[in-house]
Amino acid sequence: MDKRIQEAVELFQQVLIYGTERVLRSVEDPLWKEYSPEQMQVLNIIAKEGAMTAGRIAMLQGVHKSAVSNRLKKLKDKELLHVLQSDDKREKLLDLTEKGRVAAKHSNEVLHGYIEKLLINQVDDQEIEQFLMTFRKLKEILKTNGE
Amino acid sequence: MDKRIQEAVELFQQVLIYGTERVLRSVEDPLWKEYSPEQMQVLNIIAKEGAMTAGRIAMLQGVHKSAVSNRLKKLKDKELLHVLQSDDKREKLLDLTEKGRVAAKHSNEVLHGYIEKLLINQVDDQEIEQFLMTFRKLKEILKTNGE
DNA sequence: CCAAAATAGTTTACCCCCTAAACCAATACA
DNA sequence: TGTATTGGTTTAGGGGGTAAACTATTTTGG
Repeated sequence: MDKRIQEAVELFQQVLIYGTERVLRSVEDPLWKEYSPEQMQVLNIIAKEGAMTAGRIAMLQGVHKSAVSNRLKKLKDKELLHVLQSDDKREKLLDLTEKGRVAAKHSNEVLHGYIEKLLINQVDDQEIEQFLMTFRKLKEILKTNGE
Repeated sequence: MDKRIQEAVELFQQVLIYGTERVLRSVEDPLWKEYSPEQMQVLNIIAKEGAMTAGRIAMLQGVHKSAVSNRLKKLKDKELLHVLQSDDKREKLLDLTEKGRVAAKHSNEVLHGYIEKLLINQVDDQEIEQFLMTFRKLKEILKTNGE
């Protein structure tokens, strides 16, 4: 038991903490070079949930509001987002432009394709089941922690 | 099958790409604040494999040599590393100072403890086995990819 | 044997990410 | 209505990264 926890901790560290970015950096696609992963995440979040405030985006991304403010400025400059005024004049609702919608869709396809290739070539039918269970669990753990 | 791959891809994306950094950012420890994860990784690598060149570190971290050069400068400033001359006078061997050795050990304990708590509280005995298998596999996938 | 090519590192310019703190504007509320 | 709170922006400062230019030192090959 102890030994397994030990191995789990090491794997967690190697794979999650240091392994992921490597992969991210090796995705090659013009769009993926042009917009950062965090920027794409904003587009994807809005694509799924619809227009929302900067504050909510910050909460969902788990970062300081100033980080998001900065990010949103870039996305607006790139014309991927536009602002809708809400009743409360302090807050601004961010929504995708058509260009933003297209970018989100495309980037998703690229990333999906990339990961899919990674998995499908090297993971057999049995393993995929384990993979799913582990990751569902992980998602929970990370979520309850992050909140 | 298709549907499972689909879910796997999505989980991979959410957990690996966006979930990890959140966790990293929520580790709280003076040392962990003082030195970045990448800096700690350098210390850990050298702690494990012994003195090595900047080029090899860059290779192991999977980044451009200029990124490493910069990082090493910071670590030398903080007196965690020192330089040994090698026969080939172009290259420099980086080795841990005593302070570096202590920092590596401590940071590892902190991170270990953190991850362990994360896992041990929420993962039962059965799940840990799946976790291990999945992660061993993932490590392979990421490695073959990154090389 | 020596000049040209390759290799190891550093620097510089430029980008993105993040936090904290100061600062506006608008809304809440006592 | 005057003060507190809330949503966002800005600024300062510190990480991360790449690419390209530049040194210094080895290798190579004619």
